[in-house]
Amino acid sequence: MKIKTKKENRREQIIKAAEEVFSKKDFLNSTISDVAKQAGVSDATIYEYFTSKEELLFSIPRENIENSKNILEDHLVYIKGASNKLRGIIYHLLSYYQENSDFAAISLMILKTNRKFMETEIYNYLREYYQIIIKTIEEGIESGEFKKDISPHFVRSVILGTIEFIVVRWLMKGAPADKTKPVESVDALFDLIVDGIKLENNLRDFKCRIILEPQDAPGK
Amino acid sequence: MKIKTKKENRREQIIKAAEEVFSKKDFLNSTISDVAKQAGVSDATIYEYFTSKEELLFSIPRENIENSKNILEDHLVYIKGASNKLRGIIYHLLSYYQENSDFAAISLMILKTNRKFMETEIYNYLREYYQIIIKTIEEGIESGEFKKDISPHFVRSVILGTIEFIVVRWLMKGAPADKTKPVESVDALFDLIVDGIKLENNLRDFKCRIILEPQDAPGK
Amino acid sequence: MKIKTKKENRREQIIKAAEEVFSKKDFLNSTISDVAKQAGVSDATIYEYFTSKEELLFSIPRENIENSKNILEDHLVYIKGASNKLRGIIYHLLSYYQENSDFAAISLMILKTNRKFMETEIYNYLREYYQIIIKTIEEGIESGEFKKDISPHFVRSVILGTIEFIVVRWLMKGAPADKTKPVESVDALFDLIVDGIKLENNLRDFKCRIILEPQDAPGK
Amino acid sequence: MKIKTKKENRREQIIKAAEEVFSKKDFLNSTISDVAKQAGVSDATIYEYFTSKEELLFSIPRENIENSKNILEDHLVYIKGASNKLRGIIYHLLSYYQENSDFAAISLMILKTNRKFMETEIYNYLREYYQIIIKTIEEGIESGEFKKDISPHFVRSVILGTIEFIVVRWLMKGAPADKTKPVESVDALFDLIVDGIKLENNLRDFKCRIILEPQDAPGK
DNA sequence: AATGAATGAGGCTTCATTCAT
DNA sequence: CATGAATGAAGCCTCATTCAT
Repeated sequence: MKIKTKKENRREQIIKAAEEVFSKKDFLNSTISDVAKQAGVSDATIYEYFTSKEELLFSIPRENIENSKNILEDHLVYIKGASNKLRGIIYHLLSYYQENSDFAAISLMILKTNRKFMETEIYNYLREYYQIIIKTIEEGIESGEFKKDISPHFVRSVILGTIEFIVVRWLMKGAPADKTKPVESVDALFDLIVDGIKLENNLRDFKCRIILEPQDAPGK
Repeated sequence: MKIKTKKENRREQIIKAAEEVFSKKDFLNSTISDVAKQAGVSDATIYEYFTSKEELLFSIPRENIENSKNILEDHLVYIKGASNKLRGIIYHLLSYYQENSDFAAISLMILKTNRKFMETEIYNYLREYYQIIIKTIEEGIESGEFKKDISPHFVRSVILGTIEFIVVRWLMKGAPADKTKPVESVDALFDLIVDGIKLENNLRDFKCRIILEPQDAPGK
Repeated sequence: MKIKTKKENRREQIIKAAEEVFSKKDFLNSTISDVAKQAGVSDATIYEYFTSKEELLFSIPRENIENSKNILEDHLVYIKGASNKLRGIIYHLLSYYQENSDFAAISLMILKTNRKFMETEIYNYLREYYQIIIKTIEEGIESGEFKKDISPHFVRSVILGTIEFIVVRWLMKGAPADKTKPVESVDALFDLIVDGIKLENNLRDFKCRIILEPQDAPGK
Repeated sequence: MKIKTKKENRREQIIKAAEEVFSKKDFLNSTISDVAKQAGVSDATIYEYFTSKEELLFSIPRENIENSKNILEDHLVYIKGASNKLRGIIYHLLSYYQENSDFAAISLMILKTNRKFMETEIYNYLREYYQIIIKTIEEGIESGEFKKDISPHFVRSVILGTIEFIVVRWLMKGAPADKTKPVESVDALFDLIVDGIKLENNLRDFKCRIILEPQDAPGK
């Protein structure tokens, strides 16, 4: 592991503080002063490391995304089959947000709707990250696990949309103290994505009618 | 139809202006002056109709929700079967956001993460509105259209999560000018929810094993 | 008694309302709206009767002063002797403030320190009113009841100063609900003004020394 | 003497400016901008030292009260006898207001009728200060200088009421330019308090009649 | 005579940012 | 490196006052 310089440490200390502060209030309701206080430095010091409040905000996700990506890739090599991998991905995303609720709040409640952030290099990095979902679904299509006519891109939207919806709800009411954790939804989501909600339709559609005809008496 | 007083008209005019302004910038980056200018009144006039900037914000969704609810209910009476209704609901939600993109932006990018709004009466009204999804799914379970072991509440999260995800993406890049409209996702979402992504799952899962046992000779 | 026109009644109704409102908050913290609400008229109506908020304020004392003056004069004719009259005056001033605490608040806490009010005709009328104290003291000096070397003007300051101090204290803490009423101070004030606080001063100051010299015998 | 930090100096500079500004207009008619201009700093700077306009107002009296108290105590140790001390107190109060007319204006015309100020710690300190009057009168009663049946608390009201009345009058007309200074009233007030206004009554009540009879001529 | 409706003017307060030390 | 100190710019909100009806 790379040894960090003092400067880098101070930088991360400020980012950490910003993460905590921005996640509690909004971004616009948080002040540089709040962050400085939380970091134990002066307001001015923050400007030694970041040119503006916004740059500080945009600096928060990078490390988290890298971290999340590393963990996920670590796990996926252990898993075989697109379907199994997909469950692993869903589990990881829910779990990472759950365990890093400050990052989740900033990511889902601040950055997600920030147009400037979308033009950032970090945002591209995030998109790249989510390619892993698309890749997995494509893999499943090729292997015959998944239907041919589904759009991997769209399925990714369903997965991310649902996960984000669940996590935001959780954050909005007393997370992380809340008892019902996001991770608990992993199988509900996975099953629905894979199987849908329709009742075993074949059984209904293809009623089995077996007609037994009396056999002629053999000795006829 | 009820005739609106001058005062009500002016009120709606301001709400409309606020809707346009807040949806372009954030709430916090929008100013009362911006809204006043857009509405063609003075700053002070806004305070004749709303006690604070926040109250103005919270006043935006009411009419939209009522409107959306009315339209949806109108349509649903024409549709039979939980599955068909579900598609109608998905279609309507995507379509209403698409046709009212300012409201969509405010609803999904501002109010959704506003804790104070969640304590509002209007928010309760919204939750009530979404009960219709849950009711429909329950109906489908009872009628045998949907599986017994799914959670209607969770399915609602998938539907709303996906829809909101799609709409936010659309809003974030030049909507409503964007060529790919949210509504186009209606069948992808409906099919996925209903059928899942797994290939012909029933045919694989329920292998048919027919055992014919020799009948005892009748004349035994 | 003069019959009041509708207009005059409305005017007085507004003044009464203003008295109540201004006495509760300050003048500057009270709004025309508050007064209008209290009076049961619209804001605009107030401007039909008064050209400005300040004119409304300055209109409050007139009637009170006239009223107070009339009552006092009524009583004084029944009293003989400067000293007795003085006690009557003190009693009346304390009592009038006590019974008209809204007027007291406006008079002592708003108008007293308002430079513009001092240039008002009404203020002159008030000064004139207080001449009665000075007159009474002069009368006492002439009659030999009071010392020759006291300044009537100054004694008036002591009387008014003390009364106003007591009334303001009373107003500042929950008057008129407060149990200790201003009027209860009447004799303490009167006695102090008349007698001072020094113990039996004359008996100590004027020691009597009588020297008798023996007379020469006449028949010497 | 304690060396003041830069910050303390700046604080005092602002308080001084506020004292000058608030004493000229009212509190509510004075603006933070006025104070800032007078202090030679920006509006925002004031908020680095005081959390609100009101806190700034309430910060004005503290130093003055401390100062006034110190001076008075300094002098009182040189004076013997309750009566003499009382005169010293009256002299000092008149004199301190006279020499610090801005403070006098704020104290007597703004704070005196401010209910919130009455709940302040500083206000309690002020009440404590005025205990010295009560103590002195009690001392006089015990020593036999003053009557037994007077209320020290009430006498304090007469003294403060008169002083405040006189000072306010002085402030209301062109103080401190005015030629008649508050201090000039010291003996009038002292004498009245001590002796009252009644003509030396003993001399009237006990008329001395000395009759000299002509002596018979010795050589008759 | 009364008022509903509108607003210009202005004040308090906040905060990101700068810079000399 | 770090920061204490200062501020320009800006926003929300209030309210006395006006005027057409």
